[in-house]
Amino acid sequence: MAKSNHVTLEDIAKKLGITKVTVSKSLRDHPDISTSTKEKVKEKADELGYRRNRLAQSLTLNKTNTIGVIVPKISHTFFSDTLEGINRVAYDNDYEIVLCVSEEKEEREKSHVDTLLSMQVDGLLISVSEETSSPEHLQEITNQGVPLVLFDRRIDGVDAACVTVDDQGGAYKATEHALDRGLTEIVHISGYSNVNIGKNRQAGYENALRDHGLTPDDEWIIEGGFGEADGYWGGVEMIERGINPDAIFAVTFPVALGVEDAIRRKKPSIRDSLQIYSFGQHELNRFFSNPHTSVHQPAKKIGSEAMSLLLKRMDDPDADILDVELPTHIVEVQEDALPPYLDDGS
Amino acid sequence: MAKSNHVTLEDIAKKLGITKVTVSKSLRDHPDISTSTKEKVKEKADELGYRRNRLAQSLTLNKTNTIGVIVPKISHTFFSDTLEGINRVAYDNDYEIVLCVSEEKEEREKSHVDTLLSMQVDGLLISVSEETSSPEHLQEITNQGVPLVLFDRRIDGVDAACVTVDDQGGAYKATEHALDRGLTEIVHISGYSNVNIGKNRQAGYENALRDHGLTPDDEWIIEGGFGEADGYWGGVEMIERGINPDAIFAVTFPVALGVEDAIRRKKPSIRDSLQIYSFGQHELNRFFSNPHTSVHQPAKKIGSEAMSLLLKRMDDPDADILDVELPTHIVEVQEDALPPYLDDGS
DNA sequence: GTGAAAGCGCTAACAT
DNA sequence: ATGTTAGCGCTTTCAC
Repeated sequence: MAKSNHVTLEDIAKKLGITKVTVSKSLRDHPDISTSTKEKVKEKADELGYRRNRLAQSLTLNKTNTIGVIVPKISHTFFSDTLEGINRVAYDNDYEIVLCVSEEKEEREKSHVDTLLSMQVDGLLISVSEETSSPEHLQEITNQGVPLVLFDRRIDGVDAACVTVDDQGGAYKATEHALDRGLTEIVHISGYSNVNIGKNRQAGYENALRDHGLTPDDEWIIEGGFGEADGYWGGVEMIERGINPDAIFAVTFPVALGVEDAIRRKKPSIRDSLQIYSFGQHELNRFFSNPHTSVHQPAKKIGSEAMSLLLKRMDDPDADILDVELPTHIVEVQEDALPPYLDDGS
Repeated sequence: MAKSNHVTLEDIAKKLGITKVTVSKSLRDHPDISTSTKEKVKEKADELGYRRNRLAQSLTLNKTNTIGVIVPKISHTFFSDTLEGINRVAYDNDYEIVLCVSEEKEEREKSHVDTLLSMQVDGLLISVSEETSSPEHLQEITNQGVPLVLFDRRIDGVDAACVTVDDQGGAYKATEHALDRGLTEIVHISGYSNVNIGKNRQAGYENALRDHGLTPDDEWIIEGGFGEADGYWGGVEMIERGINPDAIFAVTFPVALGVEDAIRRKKPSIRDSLQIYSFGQHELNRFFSNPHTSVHQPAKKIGSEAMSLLLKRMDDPDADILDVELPTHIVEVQEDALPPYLDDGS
């Protein structure tokens, strides 16, 4: 079991009494080379266990076939679903993914951008952290001539294509859904407004109220981040302030969970008389005792769409590529619904 | 907004009237260089927007600071949690992650191994696909002298360290938990036995039965894969065969979900009289109307442990590194439990 | 159809 | 303290 350390083109060439150029061309099926030598070369390469060094290849070609992906979190369905979408398209197009997680920290996001650029990725896919407030490090990417596509979360001031969902419309629909059912005391647990999803979802909520003759009350909008803990503390705050809604609209699914935890621990009495709405659903919602009504976010689609846009951009850096805004719809749990893995839609 | 295409060491050197070697050393704070030139160099580098080319660096150093990770699925909590653990340790140690997904296909797994090796990753972390039956492509990694650590799922015949959980013990405990509560009619929806988790969990189930004076019945062990759809079809099969258990022990959490779906659709009457046990839990179990009792798998820990082992291996390729088997325990849902994000244990 | 030369951007070893 | 040389493994001209 010899540790056959690194067979190179040169090695093959020597054994065959030819030069590495011929070997290189043979292995890439270059028309220059005769069929017979190609065969010999390939055979020898197999025999020696040759494997090309993509580092060297990338260095000469100035192309790595690699993209960088930065997400705020990884073990949250939305992002892992998105990643799945990204991965699918990347795989089909022979790109590898370098995965980075910002943990919702702007500093980490910046440093990851730097690392990925130094790795010479061919493009970047980023969903910004909830902290991110300045666009410079993102604009820098574009300035370097590296294609960038933002997805789901974005901030202003960056010259890059974005794939988002109709945040405002979705939030509007959710709020309206509640209002239509006579639920008028609707608290919104919101995200930070520096990020689109925070701002737009809140706007959708407020617009729906207004269009139904109600006035949004700042006291009923509790601001926080996009994670479970944020939802929890938002819920605690709501309870401590003595607010008693008949519906809660949470800016993300994790936030909704946090709110539920807060209610279960601090004021379980209101639990059953409260309808939870969340922006973003979860596959397991169908097993819940109090299922949410939610705004469906096509997470995989967001990912695949973002990757597709990026591919276009990488293909033609000057193509002007338009933002994509995917539609959303309201989903209520249906007892008899086909489980997702048996369904082929979406 | 000049597209300052690729400033190199040479560029900085020329502007400063020195050589690129000095520049290189300066930027890496090599003791050779005087403080004054270091400062000048760094200043100039900033000014020109220099960013080192890791491709070139890796090529010369023969080290990429990159590891490859191959998982069967991505949008399943267990794997995204594992990834989170891997990522945490990798980040702390300045390694980047190239992420690949096998989609439970042996072919894809093989091709990813090949790609990652050609990318010159410094190490590999793999959880094998449910299809994987031959160890050659994995042994090949080790033969190439590239450190490899398997996690959660493994197969025999590979010379690599593994991080697993106590599958057999966990399965035993789950089965015993049921037996202790008077549930003796226990169906096992099992995975494939070429992979450790399939084999060992089934063994744990059978041993528990035997130790309690019962004889495992092959009719009550329904074999499939590790995903939701597998669970669904397993459940359907169980129902069609007219089997009527009082508990079901599922080899994975997704499988348990599939079984539940099958029951909900095909025979909802038995739903409430049935206790579901699953190997592997889910954070959202606490919101379920019929919560599972589950074998807790420390997913993040598996990931961080695997990455730590890999680091050791990469540090000293000849260190013989022992497998790690993490303990499991049974968790039942507790109404008043602290939500995980407020907890600081494990 | 095959090969010689040059270079991608970097660093380590060895001068000076 | 700074520079010279050489090379990592590959591919792209451009000769022959």
